[in-house]
Amino acid sequence: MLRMSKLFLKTLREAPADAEIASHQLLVRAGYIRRAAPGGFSWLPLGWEVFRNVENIVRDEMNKAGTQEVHFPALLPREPYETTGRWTEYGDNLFRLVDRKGADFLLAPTHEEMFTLMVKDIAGSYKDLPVSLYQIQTKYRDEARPRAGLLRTREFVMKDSYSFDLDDAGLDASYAMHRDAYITLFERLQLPYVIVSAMSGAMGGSKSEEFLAPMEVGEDTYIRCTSCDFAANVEAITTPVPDDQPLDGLRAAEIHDTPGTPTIGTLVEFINQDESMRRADGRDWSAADTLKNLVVTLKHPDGTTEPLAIGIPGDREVDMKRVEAVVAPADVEPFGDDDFKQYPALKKGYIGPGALGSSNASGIRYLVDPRIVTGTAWVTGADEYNRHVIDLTTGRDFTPDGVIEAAEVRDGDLCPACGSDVEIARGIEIGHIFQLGRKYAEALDLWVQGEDGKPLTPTMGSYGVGVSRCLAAVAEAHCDDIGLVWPREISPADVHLVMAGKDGSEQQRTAEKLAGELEAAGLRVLFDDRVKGSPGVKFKDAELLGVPTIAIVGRGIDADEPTIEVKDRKSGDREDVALANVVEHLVEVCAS
RNA sequence: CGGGGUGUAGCGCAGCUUGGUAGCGCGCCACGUUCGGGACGUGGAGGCCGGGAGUUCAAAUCUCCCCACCCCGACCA
Repeated sequence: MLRMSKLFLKTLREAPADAEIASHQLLVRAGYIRRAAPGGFSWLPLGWEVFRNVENIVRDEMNKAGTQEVHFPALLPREPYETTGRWTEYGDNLFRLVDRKGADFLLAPTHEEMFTLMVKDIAGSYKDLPVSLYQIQTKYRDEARPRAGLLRTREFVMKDSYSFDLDDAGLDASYAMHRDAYITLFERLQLPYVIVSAMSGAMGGSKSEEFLAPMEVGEDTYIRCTSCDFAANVEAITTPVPDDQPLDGLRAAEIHDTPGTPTIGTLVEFINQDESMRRADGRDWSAADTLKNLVVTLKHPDGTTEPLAIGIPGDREVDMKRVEAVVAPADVEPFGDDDFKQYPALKKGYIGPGALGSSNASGIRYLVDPRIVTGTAWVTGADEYNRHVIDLTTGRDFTPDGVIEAAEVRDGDLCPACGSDVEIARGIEIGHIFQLGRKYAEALDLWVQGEDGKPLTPTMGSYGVGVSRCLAAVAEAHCDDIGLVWPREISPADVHLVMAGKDGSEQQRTAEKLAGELEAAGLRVLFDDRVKGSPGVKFKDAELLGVPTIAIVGRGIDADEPTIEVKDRKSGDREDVALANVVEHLVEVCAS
């Protein structure tokens, strides 16, 4: 039993000024957490209780799924991460430190290497696989910008698991097992979620999905369909391809002088003012009729670079995230002035398909948006300064080298699954499942002996759930203007029992007795036994703390047939229950 | 890392323009009165005014530098 008179707790009437989002404000106001460091929080008794409840649900579901719990140090030597290249790859996000002998260490951001090495150490035969292992552990990432309370911190608790299988079918099964476990887990945490595809096809066969809790305060944007249940990351969504248009009867392309039109906006305005440049159908030109061409430099992991030209409708921006997802593992860098000097065919600001493509002047690979299909006519750069070409038609006047998903996705774009409108939404990433393949096993030389005596390299999956982040997401999803509203299984108690009476009163005697009876009946009781302070203070605190059921021992006690007020925190519904029945009643309420 | 904002008591804030002994509300301590929706009275405790340098007889206030935090963006297996 937690007694408020002794509990190490102070609630705040006002939220700290640096807390912006509801979960952060309420968790601090209710005395669950305190900020202790940039991107780091301390847990107070009630907060730690809630944390452990979340952790235990995660643990329970992982155990049920058949994965086994292990535990690693967070403080690790450089070597394994050097072997896989992540000591450098992780960049500034890795916390690095040096021991007294000058050896490099890191605070682990994730543990693929260590799990791989553990399996390498223990498993020698194909008979030892498949196996899935997990840990619940503090992770460290030197985030550029911690924010939003517990949602993005530099030290956080993550459940990370890893599967080791002999073949792709086994990996698929392990992946599906984790996916199912996560679905059960998030339902049990009462966290709303959507599952979004997280990768485009460029990474080969590897598959990855994110579990997002759809909330405005989330920092991941994703695309969801307004009519079917399609959801995907912006990187993973594909643009429905329109049908090719017939080329017969289309006007010939024509080059025009277009002085003073450095932007799409000024260009459209200019050509609409000149009758000789009318569209074939008589309508005004719009930005969507223009073809904007952009050149970037791809930097491959082996250090080589390569230019890439991207053509998209002029009413859209290029989304660098999408480009990077497509060209990964290459990095994308802007095309600089020096680069332009190397390609005199490119006239900055007036680049058109005429200069692009492997068969044209520059020889630069030219990929276009999927909407740019055969038979579509465009206004685009004429590859001469201050000139544009009108009615340049795809498949007749130019042929791109291929398509690329590079254009920004917008509200109202078409759903690849059903063709309805999609919308952009935000969510909190609460889980991520990932088919890694053999990258780590190969890098760290993990193999087991097969049935035929030959070595087999296991294929891996990695699966993460942000435990502390989930807690914040639950708080965010389950609160109102006056406080938190915990799902029962996460709540620090089943019943918040309020003694609304003076020291030495009948209320006090009854509440003391009732608290003991409730606990004996198996309920977790948070007992506000404070003798000072008005009832109003206790009611406000009970609402702020968010225990799902509040029972008040107050003036109902003075009646001939004494009653206890039982209140549902979420709905606000209250009822008077006869004292004689209240234990039974509360047991029932808490079981439902 | 770029843009914007804020640093004054545990929390929320005023004071800064125009330099002159640091204030308010909540919370905290003591006593008394209250006791079903954040009670009231009286008396208290608590601050290197983010840090450093400068200007000045005098700096929370003016100047410069630094730091921290928050928001937007970039970044985020």
